[in-house]
Amino acid sequence: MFELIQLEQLLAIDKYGTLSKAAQELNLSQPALSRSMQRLEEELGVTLFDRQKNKITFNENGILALDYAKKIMFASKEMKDSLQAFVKSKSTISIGSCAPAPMWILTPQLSRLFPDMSVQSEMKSFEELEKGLEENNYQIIITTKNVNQPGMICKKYCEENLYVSLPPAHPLALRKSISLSDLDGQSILLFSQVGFWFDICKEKMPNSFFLAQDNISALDELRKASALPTFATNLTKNNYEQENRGLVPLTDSEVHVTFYLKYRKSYEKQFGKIKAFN
Amino acid sequence: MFELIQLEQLLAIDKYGTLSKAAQELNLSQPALSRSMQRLEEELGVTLFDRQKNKITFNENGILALDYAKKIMFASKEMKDSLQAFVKSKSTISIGSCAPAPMWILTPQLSRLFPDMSVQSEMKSFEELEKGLEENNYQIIITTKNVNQPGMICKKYCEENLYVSLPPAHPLALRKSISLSDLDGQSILLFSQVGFWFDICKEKMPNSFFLAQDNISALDELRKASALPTFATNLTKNNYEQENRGLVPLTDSEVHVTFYLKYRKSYEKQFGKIKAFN
DNA sequence: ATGCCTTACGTTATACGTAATTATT
DNA sequence: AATAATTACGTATAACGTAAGGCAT
Repeated sequence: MFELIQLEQLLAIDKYGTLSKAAQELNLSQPALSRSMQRLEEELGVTLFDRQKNKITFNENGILALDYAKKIMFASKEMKDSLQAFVKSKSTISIGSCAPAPMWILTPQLSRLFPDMSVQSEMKSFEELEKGLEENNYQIIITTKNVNQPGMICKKYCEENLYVSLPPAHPLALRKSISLSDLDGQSILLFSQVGFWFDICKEKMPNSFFLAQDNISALDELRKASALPTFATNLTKNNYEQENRGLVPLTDSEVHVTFYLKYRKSYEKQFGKIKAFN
Repeated sequence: MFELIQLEQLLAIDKYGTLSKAAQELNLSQPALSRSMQRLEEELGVTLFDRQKNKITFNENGILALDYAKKIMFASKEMKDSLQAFVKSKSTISIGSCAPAPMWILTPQLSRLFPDMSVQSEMKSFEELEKGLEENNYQIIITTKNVNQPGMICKKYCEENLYVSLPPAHPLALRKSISLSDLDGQSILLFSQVGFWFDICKEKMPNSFFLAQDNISALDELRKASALPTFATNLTKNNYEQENRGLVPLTDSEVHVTFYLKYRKSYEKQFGKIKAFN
């Protein structure tokens, strides 16, 4: 049987036009490449080139061979890549989440539970999360939908409540509680990667303008420097009080949510260890 | 990149179960095979086997790799086979014919015109001939249909007239001419590979019984030894008279046919040289 | 005790590079 | 003169076989 390296050489000759150039690119002497192609032809039992004295061109067979060679080389690279991806996927836990806060809690928790696995996480829409779980692109998803499904575990993970952070001078700063509609129309500062929260904000405050910042430390600076209302959550520690801001609870039921972990039953042995957060 | 021989070895290990057995079948020492698989794993960057002290089995990756290896090996063999078939097809002229006699004339004619080509011929139905010409399985077909078609050349090749060969004692032996229907009901001796002629015989002599012989020399013997009517044609030399048989011309228009050669216009340069036979 | 796999080591075979040759531009 | 391919020849590297060792059935 011929060898893959010879097919690679064949493709290089096509790519670079001459034996000399191809040999150079392949880090091979030109006579070595010449002989390698002679061996390939011998092995295939077929000529691949038209040989003039100082010129070599693909003949009809060679052109046909190039097509086959491309396919075989592609399949070979695919084999290598797929195997490596397969191994990597076995040592990686992929999380998909609908919101950032529970993801920030779960990620380090998993790293502690499975020290030799790498943990990868991303935020997606509810539909994409379910699809990703189905297709095994996520091993765990964090969702607000508590649905029992055959073959899946769905268990409560944590609750999140939102607050509004207001500077003392703000007209609403002294209220015991407010609803999102009270803020409608005002410019509001928020983190851009808030997942499904953003949909709720747009729905409840259709007249507000949202200043979305995707850098979390830049957001901190903006909060300190501005008088703009912004959100806080029970799930992340904060020092808003030190910043001379007050937290006012929100009354809307939509901003008091329960997050659920969802994963395949076959992972229960591993992921059963994950403890609920609050 | 890994090499095809390593994939072949991988498949052999799967096939024969142990390194030792596989090595033996591959005409290789067992340590050499062991190291070759270690190199394959190293090259892929992935383990393929579970290794106990004196036992080696495919792991999850290895099982996956086997699938890829099968595909790649298949594609490689396909490459080799297809290239060889392609070369062979270029040095072979395939003829398809609806009847034997013109084929027997054309075949040696082509061999003389193209001494370094091999000539292959077979008989098929009209439909299969057209299909084969379309799909380039035949370079030339011999047919009775004279149809002009774009991209195709269709030219007269020869005419064939059938005669009935009868022993002198036969009731019809003295007739100047007869029609096929005169013979209907009689047992008739004929060559089995007569192509479309057989369809005509069955149609014109529905009550006859046909003694089909597929060996042409055996047929000659039968003709000499029996008193059965049989057919003769203007296209092949015969010695029926010496055999004490007479030839009576047939009147049916169906047994006076013109054969046409049909081939792609692109072959006109080569096949234009073919001369009509009569 | 036999079968099976790995490691170690010396050897060989195969593919390599250099140099020489020929031809084309 | 420069570029390009093949052939010839000595060399080097990579894969091989043999031998040795360990483990399991």
